[in-house]
Amino acid sequence: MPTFADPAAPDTDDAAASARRPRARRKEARPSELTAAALDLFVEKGFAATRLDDVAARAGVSKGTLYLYFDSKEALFKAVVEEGIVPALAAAEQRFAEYEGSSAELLRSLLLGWWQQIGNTRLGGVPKLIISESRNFPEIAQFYHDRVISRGRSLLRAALQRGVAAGEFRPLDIESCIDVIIAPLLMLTVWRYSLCSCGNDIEPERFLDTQFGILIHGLLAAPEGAR
Amino acid sequence: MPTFADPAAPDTDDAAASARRPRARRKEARPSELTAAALDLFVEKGFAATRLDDVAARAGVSKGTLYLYFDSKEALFKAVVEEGIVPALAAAEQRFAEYEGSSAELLRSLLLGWWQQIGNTRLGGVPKLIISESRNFPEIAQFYHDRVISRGRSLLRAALQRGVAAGEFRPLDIESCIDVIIAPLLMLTVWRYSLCSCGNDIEPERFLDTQFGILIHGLLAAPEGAR
DNA sequence: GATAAATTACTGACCGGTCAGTCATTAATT
DNA sequence: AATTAATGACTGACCGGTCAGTAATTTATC
Repeated sequence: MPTFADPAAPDTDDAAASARRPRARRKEARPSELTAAALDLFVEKGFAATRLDDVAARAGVSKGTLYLYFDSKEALFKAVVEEGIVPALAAAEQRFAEYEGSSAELLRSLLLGWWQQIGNTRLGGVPKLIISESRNFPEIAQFYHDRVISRGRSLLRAALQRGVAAGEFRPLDIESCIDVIIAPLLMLTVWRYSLCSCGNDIEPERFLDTQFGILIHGLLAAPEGAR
Repeated sequence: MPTFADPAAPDTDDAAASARRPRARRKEARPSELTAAALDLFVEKGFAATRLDDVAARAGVSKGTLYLYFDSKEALFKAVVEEGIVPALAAAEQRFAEYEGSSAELLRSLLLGWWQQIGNTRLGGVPKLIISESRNFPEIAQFYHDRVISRGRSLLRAALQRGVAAGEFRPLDIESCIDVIIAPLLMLTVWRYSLCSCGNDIEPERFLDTQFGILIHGLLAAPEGAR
């Protein structure tokens, strides 16, 4: 069962197989093959500039077939998000609910999890995509806001409140704190999927290190010497 | 030559004037009217999604006229940047060359100047536009990189080096420091021109305050006691 | 100062190419 | 044979760019 979070499972058996057996009928596998292909192209070209002919071709299928499984281009995109990002978010909520360590560790775990399951995978291009196209496709923006952004912010909010309640973090303006936390992460993916490819390179690990350092240093309640 | 008999002269609204006098000939004024209209639409819709018919209409002119003054859509965009952003950059370079105060003040002045002349004007949408479309229009990305980004980074680099050389700032990894400085500014404009319009509001002043605070606190050499 | 001729800013219909979405046909499976 | 997954030619809307034509303005002539 191929998922696009796993780069080790290339399309050797789906698209290529279809190339060998032109009209093979594989009802079960098609949707995920199509969303995987769509993710690649959406991230590379953006939503508007991605042609459904190309998505279908990459999935080893014709455009008509694509329309058997998805009602429209927008529906296809929604499926990509639903399949790729929402599960990661659900997993993070699960981790949060069961967590028992310090809030700083929890926060670190959440952000690191985001980096490993979204930021540093093919899904990392999605935030930039949303930012780029939200004006022209308000319905998509709304969908993403409801399904991802608001849930993600709630998670961060809960983590921060947990830390403040325990006296571990100093009293914070939670909302603007959320912004400050996610801004550099977003920026990183935005950078990666835009100017990076034309001379303005950036080193993710170092950038994140710097930002993490500033963040933790700025949040903690008691500035102890051990830092 | 415009005379006092010209009824369009006292009118501030170019497009409206043209609407009253359909085919009036105003060779001098057209280019700037067109770039102004183009900036509005490019920022609102993006480069690809902006129709030249609309740009022309907003400037009170037909599409054919647009092509009398600009060779292509790309040329129009380049003119927008050349006319709107490059002069502000040149002014900043000028201010830098003549500056004599502290480097912290200089830095503050540069960033504030950016906010007032670019970030907080209609031009503020341009960075997001570039980020959004650089992949699909590499020539535009290259142009913007050469004309704006590299010059802007050079300016920041010089300001930081000035501070380090004077012992005012601690020794810094200049390049990554540049990234850390501009990331939140970029993020602010990106935010403003994308998700903001759909429920995720942000307060620029407060956001910038927070970031400025963190930044200055992190740069200074050793204001008091140990570190 | 009036009129005609020349110039050129401006127009908008048109062209070629693109692409989301449709549907009659074809072929794999049961 | 019946069912249905898959196809790809087709449609209609859209848009960057073109160009033959139109009209505002200037220059030449009387």
